[in-house]
Amino acid sequence: MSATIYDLAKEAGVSISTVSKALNDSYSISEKTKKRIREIADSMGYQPNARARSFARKKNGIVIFAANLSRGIGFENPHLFEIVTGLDRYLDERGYSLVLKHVTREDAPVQIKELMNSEEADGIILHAGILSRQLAFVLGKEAYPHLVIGKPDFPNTLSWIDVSHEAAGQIAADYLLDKGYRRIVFLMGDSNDDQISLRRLDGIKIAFEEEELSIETITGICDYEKSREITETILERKRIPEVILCTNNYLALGCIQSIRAKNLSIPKDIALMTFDNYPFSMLAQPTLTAIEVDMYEMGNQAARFIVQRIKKPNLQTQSFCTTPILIEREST
Amino acid sequence: MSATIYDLAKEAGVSISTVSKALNDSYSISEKTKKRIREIADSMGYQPNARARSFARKKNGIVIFAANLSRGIGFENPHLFEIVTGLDRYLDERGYSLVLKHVTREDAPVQIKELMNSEEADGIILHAGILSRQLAFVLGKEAYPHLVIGKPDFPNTLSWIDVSHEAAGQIAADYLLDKGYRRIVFLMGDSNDDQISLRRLDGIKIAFEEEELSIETITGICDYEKSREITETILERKRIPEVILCTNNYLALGCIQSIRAKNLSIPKDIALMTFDNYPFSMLAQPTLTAIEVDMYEMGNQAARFIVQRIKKPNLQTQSFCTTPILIEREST
DNA sequence: TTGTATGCGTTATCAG
DNA sequence: CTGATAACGCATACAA
Repeated sequence: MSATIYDLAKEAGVSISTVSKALNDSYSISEKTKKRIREIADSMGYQPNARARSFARKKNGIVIFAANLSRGIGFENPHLFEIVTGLDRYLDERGYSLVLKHVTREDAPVQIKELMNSEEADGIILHAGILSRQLAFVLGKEAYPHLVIGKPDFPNTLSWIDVSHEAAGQIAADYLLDKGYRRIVFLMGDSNDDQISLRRLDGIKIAFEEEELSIETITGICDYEKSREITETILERKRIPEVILCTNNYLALGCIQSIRAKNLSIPKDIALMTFDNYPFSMLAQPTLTAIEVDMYEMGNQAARFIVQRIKKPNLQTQSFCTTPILIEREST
Repeated sequence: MSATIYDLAKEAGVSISTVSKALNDSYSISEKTKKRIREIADSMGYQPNARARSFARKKNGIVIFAANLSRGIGFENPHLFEIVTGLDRYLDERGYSLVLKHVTREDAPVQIKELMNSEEADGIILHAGILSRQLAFVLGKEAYPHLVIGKPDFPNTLSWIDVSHEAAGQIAADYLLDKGYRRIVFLMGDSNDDQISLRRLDGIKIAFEEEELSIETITGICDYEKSREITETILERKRIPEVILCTNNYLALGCIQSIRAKNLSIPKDIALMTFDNYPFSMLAQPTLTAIEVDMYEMGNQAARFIVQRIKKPNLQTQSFCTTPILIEREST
């Protein structure tokens, strides 16, 4: 059992309130007393009891990260954990703890409401994947510190932070146009599900329209296999495009396979570029030019916001964060 | 502000202790009263205050996962997060919360000791990466519920859980020998750092010795590039091996590149097998036969242990957990 | 079966 | 500058 302030008080010959104030660096305690009490605390290996402290302070220094943490997610979406790492590091440094909570989209409204009412945490960060209008309503009603990671796809009054996929798209397009490429095909997933790609496409279009050009977009390409197939048909055209731009590494891999099968060379016969640097654009043959996003940094930013909100619950943050970076490699 | 048991008591016309007992399903409260109070609680949207509850119960239902969470870890080591996911899901279901804590090996002894003394959590799970003799000493002194994920590489009295890398090695070797392969090369990292591979090698050797065969091991192959280089030299031998067995996907990729460069065919001219199914053994060309480990399941197991320990702090668990699975694909 | 009273370890208020 | 004491919301031993 660890020492309490009662033990310290007895040892120091003062009252517990003096001890408490001394340890919390209150202005009303003399430096001399503070120093003495701190020394005693050290020598007795005193650690304030976190539970009692939380109770008395009405704060526990906990921030929840709520997301759908399904089996395999670590492999499927390491970005998520890069965010978590960024969150955790910032919070740790400031004495906060990050709690992970698995929440599904369906259960979120009820569960999140319970979390807020029980005051289990001082604030909550939510992954946009579990967001619904209903949840937005729950969050909007209370003045509970929150932040959504990912831009909600409906009107709301929530605080959120996101990667600027539009900027990423624009950077990619600008780069390709600068290199002199004109006939470009963009491969992405279902136009209903793949919101991220749509936003990238918005950015791409902006860049193209500036040059009075347009981009060919093929949707419904949601995996490696589909990408191989579509690339095959693309390569059978009389006039093949100059570049294929893929919305992720897996699609790019499909392209590589098909291009190689045709004995074409990248980037001589056709260039290739991808969004995301993960998981193997640096390992592919040839290595792929890619647009990378710093998710760790975004986690950091998010943590910064939530801590701010915990301290000043009334200010609303509706923000936008981005650092897409272009990594030029062999494939363009 | 959420309702308290005082509000419920007033509403129900009973005392707060009756409310408390009713909500905690105490045997000494009549079913009728329980039901009535629960209904009132529901209707008033009562949620017990987590901080007050933790304080009174001297438990807060928090389990800490302490590991070195450095930037990029989500990509470098998604296994880690698969464990975290497994931990979280089990704990969530039982009303516990998982807290992530970034701890370095150097700071671990002090930090972990503080965590224990402050009673910030009811138990702690540690990644073996931050384990040191000093930390083991700290953990050993107190009867604090703990579990190490990963086998400590020194004698100790800790509780731990790990993948049986030996079994994985043996399964891999048995499979290859069964297929009739004899001349096998095992590629792994530095023999000082790469403890996991050494343990796999132990298992491999057991299988080989049963057949009175031996395996060629090449150490110091710690990345893709090294793997390409060494494979090149291997393929220049007069008599090339029948199989190359790699300790991870990246090394396997290096092999593929070199083999392809020589215009050899997998598995006709030379077979290839790898440990780990991640991140691209299913996508490589050809797809790779692999030994996979279920980290999610291990996380689950670990969580089960720690909950057990929290409830009965005196029992010591020194365990060993494994489900390496063979996934046969095109490369063998 | 229910109620009273006390404690949990700390912070905060107010008096000295 | 320091100390006595209330308060935090809940759980629980003990009394009724």
